Amino acid sequence: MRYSTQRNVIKDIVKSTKSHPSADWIFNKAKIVIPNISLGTVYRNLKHLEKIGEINTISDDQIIRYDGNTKPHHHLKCTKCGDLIDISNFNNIVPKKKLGKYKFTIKKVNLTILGECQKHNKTNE
Amino acid sequence: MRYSTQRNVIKDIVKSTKSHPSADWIFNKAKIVIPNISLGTVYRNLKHLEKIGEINTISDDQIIRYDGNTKPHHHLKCTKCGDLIDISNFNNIVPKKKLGKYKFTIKKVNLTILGECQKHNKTNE
DNA sequence: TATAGTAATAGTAACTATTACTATAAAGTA
DNA sequence: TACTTTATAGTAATAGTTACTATTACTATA
Repeated sequence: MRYSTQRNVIKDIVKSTKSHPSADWIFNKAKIVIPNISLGTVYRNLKHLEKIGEINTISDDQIIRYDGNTKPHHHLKCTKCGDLIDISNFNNIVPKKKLGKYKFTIKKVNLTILGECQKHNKTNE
Repeated sequence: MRYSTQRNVIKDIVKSTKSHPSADWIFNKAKIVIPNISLGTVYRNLKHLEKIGEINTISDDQIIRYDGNTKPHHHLKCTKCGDLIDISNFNNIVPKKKLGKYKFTIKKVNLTILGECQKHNKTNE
């Protein structure tokens, strides 16, 4: 893969946020640095970056979100505001013995816990 | 909610398969029974059926898939053929104590284990 | 440091899944 | 049966993503 300024900018943007942004959000951030960058370039490079393991994608929604955190982790997803919150220390949650009968080779575990984040706690009831 | 033949057919289709079909797949099956059924009708009713808890939706892909199995369960997803396989007996996998600091109210747990299903086992190596 | 070869880009068009809109048809009720 | 209202068919619109193509810009080599 050949060097490109665009890819570097895109990578830096994804790596510098915990907001699990969409391609469009990244596109708009990138335009501040490279005003005439193309949306196609953003999509293409996000795909490349994912392929080489620099970033991850999250698809538990209609749109693809990108995650610069490549350490194994899972997510809390607030059903009220849509926020995605990283959670770690949830490794080895899958009881592999129970999976024996499926003869399935595990590559990755995606865990998303849906619910309401603390912003929506009703403390005055 | 008023009765409609279309909704009943759609519900039966989703309930009668374990293939976690897309709206389009359901649409094509429904056309066999009701040739002039509209795709919009399929989407609308799938949404209704989800709202009243008759079916569930799965969004770990770019397209929405529908699941007639309303018992709590999780999925194995084959990255080679795309198959989704139901797994049960994986309740209470989330160590709730560890979640304390997030002050998060859990509503649902989505677990998808990615890997390769038995179809792709290389037995002759 | 020129040059040649090739990968990457910008800009635009195409594609696909889903939703919105509207006139018509069917369900439920008196 | 007539009336009210919800559901439908058919079509148009929307949004996210991918494909296409002429041009640009890396990078290895001479």
